[in-house]
Amino acid sequence: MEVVTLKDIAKALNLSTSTVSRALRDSYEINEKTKILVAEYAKKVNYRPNPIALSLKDNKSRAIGVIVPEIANNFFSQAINGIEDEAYSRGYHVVICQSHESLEREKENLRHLFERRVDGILISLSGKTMDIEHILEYSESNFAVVFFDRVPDSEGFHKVVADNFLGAFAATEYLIKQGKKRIAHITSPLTLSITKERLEGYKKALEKHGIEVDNQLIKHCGFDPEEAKAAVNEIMNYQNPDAFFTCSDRLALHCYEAYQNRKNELSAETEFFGFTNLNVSHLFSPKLSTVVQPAYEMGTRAAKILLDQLESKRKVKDFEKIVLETYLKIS
Amino acid sequence: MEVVTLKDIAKALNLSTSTVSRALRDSYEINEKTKILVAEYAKKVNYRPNPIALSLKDNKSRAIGVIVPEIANNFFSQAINGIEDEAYSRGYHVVICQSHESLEREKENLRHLFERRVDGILISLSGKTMDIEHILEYSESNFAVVFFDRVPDSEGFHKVVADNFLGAFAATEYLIKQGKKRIAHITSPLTLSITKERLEGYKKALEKHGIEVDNQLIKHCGFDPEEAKAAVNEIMNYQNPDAFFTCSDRLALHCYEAYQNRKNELSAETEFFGFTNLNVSHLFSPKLSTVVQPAYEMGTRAAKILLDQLESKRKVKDFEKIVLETYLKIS
DNA sequence: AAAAATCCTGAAAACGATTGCATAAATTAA
DNA sequence: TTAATTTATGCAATCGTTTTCAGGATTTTT
Repeated sequence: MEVVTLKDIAKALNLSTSTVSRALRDSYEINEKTKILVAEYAKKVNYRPNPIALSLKDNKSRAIGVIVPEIANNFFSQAINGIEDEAYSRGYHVVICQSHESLEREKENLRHLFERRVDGILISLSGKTMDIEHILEYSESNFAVVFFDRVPDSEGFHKVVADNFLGAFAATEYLIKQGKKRIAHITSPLTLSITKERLEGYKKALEKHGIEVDNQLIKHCGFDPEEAKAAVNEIMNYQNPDAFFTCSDRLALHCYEAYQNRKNELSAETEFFGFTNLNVSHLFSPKLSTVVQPAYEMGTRAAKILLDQLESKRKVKDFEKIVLETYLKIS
Repeated sequence: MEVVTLKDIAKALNLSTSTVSRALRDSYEINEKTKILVAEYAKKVNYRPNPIALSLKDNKSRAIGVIVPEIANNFFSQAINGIEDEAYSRGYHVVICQSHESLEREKENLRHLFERRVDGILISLSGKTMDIEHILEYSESNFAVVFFDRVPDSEGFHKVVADNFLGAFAATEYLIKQGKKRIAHITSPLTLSITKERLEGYKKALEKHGIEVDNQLIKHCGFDPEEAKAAVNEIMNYQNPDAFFTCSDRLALHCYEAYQNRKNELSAETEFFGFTNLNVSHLFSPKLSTVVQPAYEMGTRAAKILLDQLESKRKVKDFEKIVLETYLKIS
């Protein structure tokens, strides 16, 4: 498979590169016969415009960046599937970076993507990201940014999120309807938008059913397995709950593990509910029910907004916030 | 963050772009004072060479492509982590594509990456890929290819694989030492290199311990959950085995699910062994032990070979085949 | 003091594509 | 027949870099 350029075609057909270029893009200035001649030859030699030359010409890379905490996590890998499907179908490349829940890495990712001249990025913030100064810095220079899942409070950005409030509310209410009264809630750091919304959903459900919120049953922790374990232990030392509702993919699994290890100290009826997209949760025992986010759709929607913005002439002024429904996967 | 070009610097300092370019790359031809002047100014305005211009210039994109069956699979997402770490640290971008176990998609991925002018690719073949005609087509035009995990039989390529034979041998032997005598083996289609090697390991272990190979206990199937279920059912209808040894990440999980559903029909001692990198296998019940591949290392090694080849002057003539050790994760 | 060597810098071409402008050739109008 | 118009094509600049070549200025050698 040899790489053919416009110049090669021009030389072969004894035309100028400009004529060939125009013929291929069906310009009105070119004779019909010439067009056919060129088109046939181009097809024969399998000509493809060099995307790098085009990028240089119009100062667009036709590539977008994605920054996620980690891809070895079903929620994010499903979201990436969505992003890639949308992007590839529209002729864009996708460059994936992982922040590994570190602000430093997130900054490096941003710099890297910016220097590589991606046209825009999709980002789900790291667990350590408190503000978005480092992103604002870039978003000025017509570098489009769309947030998904873990979004900042700030106005002035496109965002695609799950209905974290309702998801947490539904899960909590489900547990209550199962007769649970002491529902522990272990969740991610309060810096994350998702944390607050889910906590609200949890509290609202308790409130609706006349159960008092017990702050001792609520723990925040990071993504270190030890922290999760400690949180479960603390809660169990305080009082054995009859249900756990834990959030955030990775964290929920760490908690589940600690819970599984101490399951024998709990009543057989104790239930465990997560907020994850783990695609094998139904194979777990003791059972693990989860709130599932429409990860794939979140990916396509976020990518669509970004690409629409990149391809629109005028600057976007009103920012969309799309909220997608979650559903419960009861095991 | 404004984008600055060489020309901007040249204009600001009243020099020519060539002088600026040379100064920045510390050419011996440039006066020390000029160099310092340029370097300081470049730093001040945060100059970064435009990678797209460089790509055009030296006909390299400094991007590599990766084609895997799917990323929502721990083995591949870990391998990708390795690939990205190696590639980013050497200034390369990584473009990930998924074949979704389809030959058609694999071809599309190839075409896409080739047209996008990646400098080379890392590929793990789809479950439907019987030959590599479609890859040969490209590999001629100095488009480097390195295979990993699922590699073709053909000579003349760099390959990085796990020691599938030994991994399967060790798992089977472990089961035998646990007293199992009727070990079922459900595995991927024989078109895949990994299938053959693992099957050999399984047979060799039986042989070593004087257990006759029963072909009725061996089933090949694709990646559709129903096929896996059917395979488990067929085997159980034939004769209840006292152990299952199933291969290939996704497939092994499908089998496990079928097995879990019919567990009550089996003796309590029945064991299940998979060949997967699932990072939550220890949370499963009934227990799921697995042969684990060094996925991350496989990624870094494969990427290293590819990048070394891309950066070496002369054409590589002897091709490496790297075989990495697996280990057992007993639950 | 003239010739040779050294040092520093800039102009221009190249990579592959697009596009404004110029122009030759063919056609039509006067 | 000449002028005006249309048609079809090519030239050259552009995007941001690197690099070859050329040459002016300064220093060293004879």
